[in-house]
Amino acid sequence: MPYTYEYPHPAVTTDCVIFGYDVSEGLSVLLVQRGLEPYKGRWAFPGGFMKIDEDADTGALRELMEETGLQPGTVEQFGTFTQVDRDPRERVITIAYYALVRKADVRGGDDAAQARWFPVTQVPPLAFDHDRILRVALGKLKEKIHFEPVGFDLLPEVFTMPQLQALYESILEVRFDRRNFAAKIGKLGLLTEVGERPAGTASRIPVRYSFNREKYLEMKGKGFRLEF
Amino acid sequence: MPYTYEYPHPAVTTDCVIFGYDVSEGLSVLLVQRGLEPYKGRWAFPGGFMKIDEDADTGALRELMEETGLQPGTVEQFGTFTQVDRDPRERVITIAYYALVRKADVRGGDDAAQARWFPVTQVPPLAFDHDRILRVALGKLKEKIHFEPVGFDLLPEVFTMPQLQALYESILEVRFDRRNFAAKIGKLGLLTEVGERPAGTASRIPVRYSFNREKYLEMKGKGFRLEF
DNA sequence: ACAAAAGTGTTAGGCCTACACCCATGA
DNA sequence: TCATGGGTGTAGGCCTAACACTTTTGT
Repeated sequence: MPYTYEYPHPAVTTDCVIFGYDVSEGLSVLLVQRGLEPYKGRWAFPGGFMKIDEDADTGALRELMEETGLQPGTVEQFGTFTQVDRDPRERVITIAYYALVRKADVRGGDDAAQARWFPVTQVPPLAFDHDRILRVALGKLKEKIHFEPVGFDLLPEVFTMPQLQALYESILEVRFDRRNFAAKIGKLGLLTEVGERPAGTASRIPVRYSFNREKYLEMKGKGFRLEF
Repeated sequence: MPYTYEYPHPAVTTDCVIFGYDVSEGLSVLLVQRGLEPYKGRWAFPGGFMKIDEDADTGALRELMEETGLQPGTVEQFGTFTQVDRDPRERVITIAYYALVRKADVRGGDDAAQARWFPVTQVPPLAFDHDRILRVALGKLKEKIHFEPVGFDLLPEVFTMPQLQALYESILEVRFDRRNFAAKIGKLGLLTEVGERPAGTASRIPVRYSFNREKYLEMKGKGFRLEF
């Protein structure tokens, strides 16, 4: 059943850049391999057409759920890409989202399409303008981490200081001094020690922390900036 | 001549939140009064339908040029609004931009529609979801001013320290100490003194500055953050 | 003459950075 | 036993924030 309009309308899709993290691979993105032309066989971000009776945010969340089986800690619209020739079939614009998920919690998608994690440093050439979208997403993530504790959405519930530091270093592409990093993070008061450490002397076993979300929301409510 | 598609497509518009500033009114936005239903008579942001053979950025720039007769210092896409019922006629999504212009340089638009500046504190109820769009735009501007010297796009070529301070206070809704503000800004090395001050002693006539764009680009290239 | 606006310098506290050693574990 | 990883404290410099008085101009 055809739909007709007085003026030409573009098609609208949503695409999700799903970030995950683990110690061995660093920051990674979840890609799916295209089964159809155009760009058949190439990797791309999961996404789909915006439904006419659903807003884009809802659509993106639905896609994420289908693809990962979980509700991500963070989903954010970060840009809309509208180059005229970005899709060879017809005029298609895409509203892009990025999401932060715990890689370990991700269940293979219900989707038939195969999905795989790629470290952001080893992403193959992508379909459409997705290379560009990825670059923008990485930039936004970098900006965001300066002000919001995004790391905690990527790490397991309980983590160690060195893990947290490695994550920050991986996203920001810098290196920190251990003591300074711990002091700076500690001063924020957003971490809770988990379990008791071996009582004795200094141990090689790292202290385990969890993120104190209530404290964070309370501080945020009072208007504070993380300033990392 | 009708256009037909196999699936329903939304209409896509671009809207521009045009910010200007002057000492008497503070931060202001340029609004146009709608001449047609829906929301006839209400004020709204200038905007229009995205052309099928033009990307949204180009379209937004064109609109800006038509409306203000000048190329703004800053134009940035800041969000896409997709609520299903935001336009009563049909499904319309809008890609929103904000622009920073020198209010004094703006020529009345070629457009028949009348346009007027409103201080952001005295904006009337707007058409569609434009109230919401304005709130988001103000938030983005506030974020941005922490890292980029947006003030210089809003002020005249030559300005005084108190003017610059008033602008920052107006956008951030805070107050600064004169001496600290001047010291902080001065230390960045982005300002050039213009003209000689009356040679004698301390004068009440403010020193005039201009923005050193080359210096800024050079520093930015070396990867630095403004951190205001 | 009075009020409003603008120029000017110093000090104390906090934050950031740089830096070295010891212990425990696993190879 | 050696290499690796992790824990711990301090000192110096820079930035920030707080603070008062004088001059000029306009009313």
